[in-house]
Amino acid sequence: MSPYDPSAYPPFAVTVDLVVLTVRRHALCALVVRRGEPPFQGRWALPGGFVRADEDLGAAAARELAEETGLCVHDPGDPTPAPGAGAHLEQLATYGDPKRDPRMRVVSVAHLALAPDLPAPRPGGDANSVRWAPVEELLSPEAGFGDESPAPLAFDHARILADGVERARSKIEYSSLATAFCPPEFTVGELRRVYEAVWGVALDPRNFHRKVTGTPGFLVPAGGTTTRQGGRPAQLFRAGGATLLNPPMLRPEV
Amino acid sequence: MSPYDPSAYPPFAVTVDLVVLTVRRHALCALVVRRGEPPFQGRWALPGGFVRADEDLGAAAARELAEETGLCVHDPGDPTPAPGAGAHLEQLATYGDPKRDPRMRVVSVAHLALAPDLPAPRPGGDANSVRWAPVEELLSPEAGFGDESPAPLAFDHARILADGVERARSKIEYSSLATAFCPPEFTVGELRRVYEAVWGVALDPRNFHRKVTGTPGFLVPAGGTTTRQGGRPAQLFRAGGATLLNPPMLRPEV
DNA sequence: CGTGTTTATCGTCAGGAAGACGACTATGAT
DNA sequence: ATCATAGTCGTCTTCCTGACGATAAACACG
Repeated sequence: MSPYDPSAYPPFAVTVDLVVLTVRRHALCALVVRRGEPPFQGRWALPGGFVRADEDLGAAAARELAEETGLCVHDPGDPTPAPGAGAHLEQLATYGDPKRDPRMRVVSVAHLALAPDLPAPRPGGDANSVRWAPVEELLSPEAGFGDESPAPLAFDHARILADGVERARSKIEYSSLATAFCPPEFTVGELRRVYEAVWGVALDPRNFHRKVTGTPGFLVPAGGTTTRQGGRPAQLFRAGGATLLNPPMLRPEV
Repeated sequence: MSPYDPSAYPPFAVTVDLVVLTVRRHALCALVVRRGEPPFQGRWALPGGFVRADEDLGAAAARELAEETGLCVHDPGDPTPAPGAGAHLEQLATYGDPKRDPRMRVVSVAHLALAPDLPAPRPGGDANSVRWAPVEELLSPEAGFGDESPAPLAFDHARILADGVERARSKIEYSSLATAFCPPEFTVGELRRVYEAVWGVALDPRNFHRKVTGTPGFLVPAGGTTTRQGGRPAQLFRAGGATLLNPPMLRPEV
């Protein structure tokens, strides 16, 4: 059997889909777009699109992210902090069920992006067809509360979103990725609220403060200035160079 | 912008590549096949092949694995332990650099398989064109010791293999996946040697024993009988139902 | 049959990390 | 002035881990 016979292989369409997560008003939210054409017309879906003929997968995902949100990607290996709004982008998983798109065989390479809360809702695209929606609402098992229960996401995007959320939840445990949800300078309390929103739990502010300030390389003081968000002014920090946290943050169980 | 225009999309070839790992003689080994045709003729490569027109990605990977090794896949959600040789299979990552295959645009969905040491080297395929090679040897940075330094793997397979090895190394930390390298019944010492081979470290037998027997759901005694592999007979265990280890195994650092 | 070797298993002890929670500080709101 | 809100520093107890001593059960020798 020749595993690479160029003359006889079934053709596929390859797309990238994006799970773009942010934290808004204490809730983990995902970016969704409204479909304007069948199938699933009028339903919400994850942003995405075809990979171009001469484009790498990561480049396609970064392009779609920029088109949809105006965010530019923070290269993890790049030590220079991008001046504008930057996001973390990584490959999530690939979905290729033969029936996942009723029209043709589409293999979608899903990517996960983590972004700070954006002041401008959405630079590109037409309004009201793209929005941030709480993931809890998007993934609610059908019959929600009230009659405002939204239709489930198009295609297999609910599963992709669930996988992305789970990846984010586990990855902030052992990496410094939670800082990707924060602006360039942030307080310990803001970082704690990120963990609380992503995990859906309440954390002890005192133990959290001890933990993150005691983990080497996680946070570096930024000018030592303060800001206000309510009570006493807090120190400002910047993300440190460490990407892997040792020891990891512990997600409270049960 | 219509993200799903069926009439205009560039066609891709989609393949699955397999990183099949096992532990043989205290070393982590990967399955490699010798290429019989250009490009990279005569070089070693990861097993793989085209995804068929009506086949899911996971099914294609399982098919390739069975063709190459005779192993059948252990479904993680399936509580019934398969009678024959079973392996763990999971998606690893997808590689789609436009230049990764010089002939055409190929997107490869790599999968990671973990298997116990096989008594029969390889049921299918012709001999001497497929073998288990220590990953250390496959990934050695070129100029190895002696003049036996092997040519690097074909395509971008060295990177795929490195990613798979790293995935395995980190995943046995917090999951019970190390048991996938063991036969259905095994001793604590055998499990410890798996960790030592995958991580490339030496572990304290007493602390390891305390740890794994104290982690709920990791191991269940299998008939309580014993076996011999050297000294005093050891208790036989079977993999418990737990998939996530809490607390996790700690990989010694540095 | 003793002795040494190998592997398995149990115990002990010190150091560190984490959860629970008290106390104090610095702002703004009333 | 008082209260509410957040941030920050400590303490205490408990659990986990790493280091390592000790014992147990097999086998290979002489």
